Formats: sequence, structure tokens, C-alpha cells
Amino acid sequence: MNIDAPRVHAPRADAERNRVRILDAAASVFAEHGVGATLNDVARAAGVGIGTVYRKFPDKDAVLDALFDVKVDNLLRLATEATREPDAGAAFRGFLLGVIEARANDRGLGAVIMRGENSAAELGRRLAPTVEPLITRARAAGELREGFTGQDVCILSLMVGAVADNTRDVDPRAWHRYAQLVIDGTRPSAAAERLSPDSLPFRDAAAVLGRAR
Amino acid sequence: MNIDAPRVHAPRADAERNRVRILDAAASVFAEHGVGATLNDVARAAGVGIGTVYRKFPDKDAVLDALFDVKVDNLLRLATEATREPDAGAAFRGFLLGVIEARANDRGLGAVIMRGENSAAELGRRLAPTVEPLITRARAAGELREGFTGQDVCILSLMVGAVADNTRDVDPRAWHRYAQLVIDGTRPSAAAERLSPDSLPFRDAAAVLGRAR
DNA sequence: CGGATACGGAAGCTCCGTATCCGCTTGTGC
DNA sequence: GCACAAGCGGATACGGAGCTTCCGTATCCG
Repeated sequence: MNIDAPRVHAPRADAERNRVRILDAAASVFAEHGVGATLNDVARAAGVGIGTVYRKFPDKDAVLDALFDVKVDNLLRLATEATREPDAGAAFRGFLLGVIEARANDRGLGAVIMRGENSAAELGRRLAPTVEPLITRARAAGELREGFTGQDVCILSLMVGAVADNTRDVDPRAWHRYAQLVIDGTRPSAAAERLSPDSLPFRDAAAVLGRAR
Repeated sequence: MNIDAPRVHAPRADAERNRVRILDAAASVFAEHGVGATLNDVARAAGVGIGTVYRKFPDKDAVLDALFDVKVDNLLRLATEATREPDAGAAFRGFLLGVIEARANDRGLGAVIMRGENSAAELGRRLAPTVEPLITRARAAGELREGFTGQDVCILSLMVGAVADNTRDVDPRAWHRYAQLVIDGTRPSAAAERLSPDSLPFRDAAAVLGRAR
């Protein structure tokens, strides 16, 4: 008989159910409003009280930590799928668009996958082996401009993410236009097509400026 | 003798001096830290007390308002100078780079030139007559992709601005790389050169993700 | 059915930025 | 020079927001 026996009974069924609901709610609230959203928001979205959230997780950081793995796995899956595309250029651009889209649809993505000191290392360890070949292959095929790196993928998703965050209420598809422009900019020599969707109306584009960061 | 005579004496010399110092300080503090910076920060940078700031300006909005004109004039000057460039493509790209640079060096630019309901209209009224011809001319010369608009200039500066804001401490010139990529993306068919400066190291690029917005 | 487990959400705490107030200093006109 | 209006400084009041705790109540499960 260990006096420290950590758990005698299995957790109650409703408790486990709530844990899942909270995590689901956290993912969708942080995706929509960014990690600046409060745990009260998460609790409301989950249909539970705040007290319940704090029973499951010591604090907000713990909630964010719990989301790390699934987000990284999503990105890894994108890279793995792209690897199956035979055309090197299409494979790379498909992956890049996928990352951009993931970020555009998830305002908190950046903050969730980058927490604390070691997440950069962990991110590299888990993604680089699959992503680097995509880049090398596209480069060798003359489909990617010289000096383009995996880091650039991060930054490009940041850029389009900024657009998506600030245009979502005005036109949720507006970011596609800039994703396209940016992806064209990765080609060694672009055969650029017409940008789409159409440009935002001026007043919307201008309004966007007023709340960046 | 008007009983309401609003001002008997000219303002004291030191008072006027302080007004200028506050406005200068405000411009540089908001440029560096964004409009989220406090008036206390501005007062400290100006070397005056907070009380003095509130004596000159009823509130923070008034300070921001006072910066509007000079910022817009800067942008107008960029456009006017670009108009003198004979090569249509170079004129447009020079202007675009200028706007991007202005924003990259001034974190508060967007918020300062876009305040309240009418600033979008005012902005259009003051800039469009000079900017639109730059675009039309570049388009006619086959130097700009179809459907590119003045609004796109706003959004592209927003995108690169997001990069600049988040990389400033790590490498203040990093944004140039993405400005180049984005500007290449505006061409109907790009003859892209090597991107410069070099890519950020991975850990820096990853860290940047953690604090976007 | 009864005790253990979990829930809900009001209330307290802390932090932060805005704005005020008033005793002290400085410039200016006589 | 002197007197007083004009201007200054900065401690502090104020308000709001988010995080977290606490405990009376509800729910589950043996």
C-alpha cells in the first residue's frame, strides 16, 4: 500500500467529458480571437463555469500547452501530404498555402506553437525533416527562388495572418488575394495570374490600417 | 471691450517650446512602440511631467490627431516624388517601397492616419489624386499585374509592417527581404533576383511567431 | 441512499493606463 | 527688481480588465 497512491478511483465521467469540451472550446476561441481571449470566454464557449476550467488546468498557460501537440501535428500532416505530390513546385506551394491557410483560420496558431524557450527547437525537430526536402526539391527543380528557407515560411504565414486577422469581419476571404501574391513572389520568375479575390473596397482597406497591432 | 476676450497675452515662450517637444516625443515614442504606448511614456521622452502633457492636450486622442497631418503629408510627398520618375514601373515600385518603409519604421503609422470614421475619406481625398496615376501608368506600361489597386498598397504595408514590428529587436533590416518578395509579387511576370538580406536564423523566425498580435 | 467528486459563478486581487489636483517654479510686464 | 499670472511636475485617485479563489450547491456512482 503506497501512502502516496495518486489516484484511487477513475475520474468521474462528466469530469472527463468537460475536459474535452473545454479543450475544444479553447481551440476555437483562441483560433477566432487569438490567445488574448480570456479563460472566461473559453468557459462560456464550453458551456461550463470558470471554476471548472481552473479545476482542470492550473492556469491559462496549461490550457495553451495542451493545445501544442495537436497544432504541430496538423502542420506536420500538411507537409507529409505535400510530399506525395509529384510536381516539386506544386508540392512546395501547396504546403506553403496550407500553412498560410492554417494560420489565417487560426489567430492563435503562432502563439500556441511558440511558447517558452524550447518550442522553437521542438518545432524544428518535428517539422524540419519533412519540410526541408520540400524546399530542396522545389529549389532543385527551378521552382523556388534562390535562398528561400523554411524560416521564410514562418514569416510569410505571419504576414498573411496579419491580413486575415484584420479583414475577417469585412471579407473573410480577402487574405487569399495576398497569399497568392506572396506565393507568386517565391517563384524564381513568376508567371503571375490575375489576383483574386478582388481587392477590398478602399474604405475597408483603409480601416484595416487603424487596428494593426 | 469684449467680455469674452479669449487671450490677452501671447503664450509664454517655454510653454510653446514644450508643446513642440511633446509632439516630437509623441511621434518617436508611437513610432517605436505603437499607439499603445502611454502618455506617461511620451512625457518622459519629452522630458516634461505628465501634467504638462495634459495641459497641452485634453487627452491621448488629441495628441494622435495632432500627428495626423504630418504623417499624411509624408506619404503624399513620397507619391509626388515618385511621379517624377520617368520609368513607370520604377516609379510605382519606388512609391510602394517608400510606403512600406515608412510603415516599417513607424509602428504607429497605421493607427495615426486612420482614426475615426472620416479619416478613410480624407486619406483618399488627399492621396488618391497622386497615387492613382502611378498605378494606372505602371499598369499601362505592363509593369504591374492586372487588378492591382491602391488599397493593395495599404495591405502590403500592413503585411511588411507586421514583420518589421516583430523582428526589429532581432534584426532591424529583416523586413527588407519580405518587402522585396512582396514587391516582386506585384509584377505581371517577375524576374526575381536573390532575396536580401539573408533569411533570419530559424530560432529567431520561430520566436517571431509567438508574439504576432 | 450517502459520501465523494465536481460544478458554477460571484467576488477579491492585482496590474495598468488615464486623468486630476494642487503646491511649487518660472517667465513676463511694469 | 518685483509681483503675479502662467506654467510645471508628479503623486495619486479612478476605472476597467483579466486572473484566480472559494464555497455553497449539484451530480455521480458504489
